Amino acid sequence: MDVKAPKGTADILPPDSEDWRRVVEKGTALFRTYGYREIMLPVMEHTEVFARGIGQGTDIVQKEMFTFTDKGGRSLTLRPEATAGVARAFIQHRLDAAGLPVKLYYRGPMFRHERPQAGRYRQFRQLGVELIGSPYPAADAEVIVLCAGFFSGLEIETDLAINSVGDDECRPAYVEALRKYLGRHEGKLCGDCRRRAVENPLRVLDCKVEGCAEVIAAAPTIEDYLCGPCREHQGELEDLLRAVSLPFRRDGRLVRGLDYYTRTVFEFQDPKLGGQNALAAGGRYDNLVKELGGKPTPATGFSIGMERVMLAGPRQEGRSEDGVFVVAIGETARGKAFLTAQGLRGAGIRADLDHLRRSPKAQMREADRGGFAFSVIIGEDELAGGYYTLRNMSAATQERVEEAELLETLRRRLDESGA
RNA sequence: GUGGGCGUAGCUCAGCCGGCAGAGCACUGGGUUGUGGCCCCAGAGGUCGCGGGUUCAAGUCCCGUCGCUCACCCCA
Repeated sequence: MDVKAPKGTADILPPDSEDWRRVVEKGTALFRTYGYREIMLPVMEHTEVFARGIGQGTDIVQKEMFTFTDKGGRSLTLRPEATAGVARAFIQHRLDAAGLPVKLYYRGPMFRHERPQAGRYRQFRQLGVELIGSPYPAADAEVIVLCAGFFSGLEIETDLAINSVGDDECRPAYVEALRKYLGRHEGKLCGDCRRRAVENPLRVLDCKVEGCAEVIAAAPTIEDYLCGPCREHQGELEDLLRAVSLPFRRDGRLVRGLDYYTRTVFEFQDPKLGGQNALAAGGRYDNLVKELGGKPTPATGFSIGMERVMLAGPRQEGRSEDGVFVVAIGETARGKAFLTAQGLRGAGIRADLDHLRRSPKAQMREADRGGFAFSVIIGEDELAGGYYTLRNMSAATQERVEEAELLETLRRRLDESGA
């Protein structure tokens, strides 16, 4: 029995899980203010969904998927990303029937079989949105601005890079030109890039090998090949971003590892992170829904890598003290302490008590460590007199509270200390 | 898939040229008949990753192996 989590997976334990929860809740609350609603998807799909959606030639499909055969002989795959699954659900449930656009957000684990390293895991969590049904630049602008809002809300500084990868009209001509260019400079390319130059020339653009970088610097860029409509789309998007004063950098070499992107692609990068610097990425995918068998439906969206966000150090509000720890002194007080804690919990106040029958000192220590604002002390005297001793932990002051008034007094005191 | 670094207490790590397995933090109890944080005392906690070899003797040296980690590739 191996008592370790599988390679590339991790447990997120308290108190870290509390930080995660806050970030996720803040993000999803923001998504809702933009009109997005949650879609909850299976973590696995028929392999076909990803093979056709993401693209047969991509690294993800060729070597990074957790694929298995179920007992019925079907090939299933743990989702390496969510967009293909969203598109599948959109088609299956005819989500367009209620009118477009459809605005959805999702969260949850994704799986890719890669060698783990900082900011890269085999199971990782994403938070993302999809805006399905609009072909217009304002849709791209909305998701980009939304994503920027997510980061600014956490006080994470990011660089925004955008590009257009063209569409069916203009991309083929560019790819052809690039292939020819790379062919002429084959001698200077690394082995991988020589292969890529033939199979998937766009991928050469983000190669970091020195010799390749030199070739890439002088390579034709997509910009020069964009067709009129794509150029116009890009221009309008940039105007909108400028109109809301969102700084961006146009990066003609920004390409994505998924085939479904058309026109707009973008990436939010953390300049302080090393190799794995993309905190979030997305773009337009006007062909995906059609590719999976639905009606041609334009769409745009992004996905945020939660592990990387946590690595980037989102600002966390300090943990404030709250709630009450009920201290029972002596055998006979325990029953009363249990009832008291239950009463407080029922009233919506965080309350806890000792479960190990420990000394008063140990109980006070637990109250301290647990970050409680108050402790309620019940001993022989209190039992006999029908009152509680209420202790303000940070002020180290105590007061006598009549039994019937505990809840009211506590509410008032918590209110005072919370403000 | 390729290359580097590291595996000793729950965590972070020390352990020299081979000679009784340690510290800090955390945890438990006590110093205070019923009171936390600071301090003091005590305690509990170990397959030194695993397997083999060398040696009177291995955490330490050698070989193998597994794991973790970082980088490349790729990507969130």
